Amino acid sequence: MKEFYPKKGRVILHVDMNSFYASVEMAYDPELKGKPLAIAGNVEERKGIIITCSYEARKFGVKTTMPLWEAKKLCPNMIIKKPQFDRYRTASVAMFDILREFTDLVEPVSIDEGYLDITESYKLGTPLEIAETIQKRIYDRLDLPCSIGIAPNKFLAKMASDFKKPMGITVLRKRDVPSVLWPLAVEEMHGIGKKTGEKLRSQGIETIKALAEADSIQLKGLLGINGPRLKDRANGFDNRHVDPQSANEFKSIGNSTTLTKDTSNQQELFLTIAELAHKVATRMKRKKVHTKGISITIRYSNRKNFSKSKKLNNPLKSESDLIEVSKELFLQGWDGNPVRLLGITATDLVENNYVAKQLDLFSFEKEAEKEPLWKTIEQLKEKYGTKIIEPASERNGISKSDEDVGTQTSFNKDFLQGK
DNA sequence: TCTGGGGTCCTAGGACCC
DNA sequence: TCTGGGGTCCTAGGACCC
Repeated sequence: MKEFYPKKGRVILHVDMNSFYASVEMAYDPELKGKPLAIAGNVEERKGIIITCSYEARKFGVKTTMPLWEAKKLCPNMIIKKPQFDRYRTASVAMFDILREFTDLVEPVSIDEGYLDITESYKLGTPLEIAETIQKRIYDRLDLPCSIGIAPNKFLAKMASDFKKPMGITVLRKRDVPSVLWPLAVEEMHGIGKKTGEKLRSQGIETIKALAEADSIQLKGLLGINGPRLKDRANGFDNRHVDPQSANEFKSIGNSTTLTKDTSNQQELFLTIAELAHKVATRMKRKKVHTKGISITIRYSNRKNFSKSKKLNNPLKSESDLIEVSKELFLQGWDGNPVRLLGITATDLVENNYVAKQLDLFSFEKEAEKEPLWKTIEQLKEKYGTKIIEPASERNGISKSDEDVGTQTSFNKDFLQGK
């Protein structure tokens, strides 16, 4: 392995919008400012969980993913609003537009956060000045608060942006790692969740410092290749680049839904499958992709998940085909018990024009033996509903945004693509 | 009458091939 | 007459993130 880390130090910013959905609602309706506010899904039904809440609500102990009834108990006067995704998407697009005024090297990682590589932007000012300008501009133009981390790499920038909220700016240099990061509990680290935290603690590794000093071989045995990687991060190393294209490279498209009530009624379940397949097929069409793999997820009353998946020989894209395969997989995987949640995911996406190219190579030639060329092309168009010749560059120009972006968490890359 | 929905990446075991 | 070892693909499941 040659030179692994860049010789020249980089300057990376991580911009993190503060309680994004709640802040957007406050920007729309200033009356809400300073009040405990929560955005919650399906207020009446059991899907009612807190998606985001304002800092005023957090003071009462209200947290993301908390069931609504529990949050209401903690904070009876809290204002509860349903999410309005169009607003959040619009705000997000405007926010990323502002970021791109400083550099092209902007990588959105979710609807409300992104990385910037400002290494080459020194003409605009010092990193701190740039961060201050960004924060002020987003606040002045959009009335939205954000926190910014400044560091030599993505990991440290991400950790840094978490330190001061709302409207904070934090510089985290490599040399600050021992004093600032190391005293923290391992669970504070980005990339370490509950399970990994438990595993580490079982080995006596309780702080980021202990992780930084742990034995690589031991960590590999405990956590797989993630072990040594986490150790690197704990030492302040991270060589991932800021990639502006990554938001365009989606690998799967899926929709799932928690049923209003657990059921074993096959009719009802098939109806839900059809609805989900419709959503997935619609999104696939918009993105101009076929799929070579389908996966269905079943969650039972005990919240245990099961999945059944399948690779396809021939790429598929129509709603009816999707329904067909999904039902088949469902029947193979379903044990007859009441179902809580159903999901369908297209897992191996291929661009439509790639499918056309494949046809070019295989079936195309066979058919061409019998038919004049022009007619064959027309038939293929009719049969597959796709352009036979389409420039490869088409793919990234996908324009429409989705109506069905999920929640806070659901970051749907669609809307970033050229809107 | 607890715990949504959208993703990504990783792992383990079996099939199959050379 | 008892059988290695490497690689890839597929499926199922899990951890994590927002």
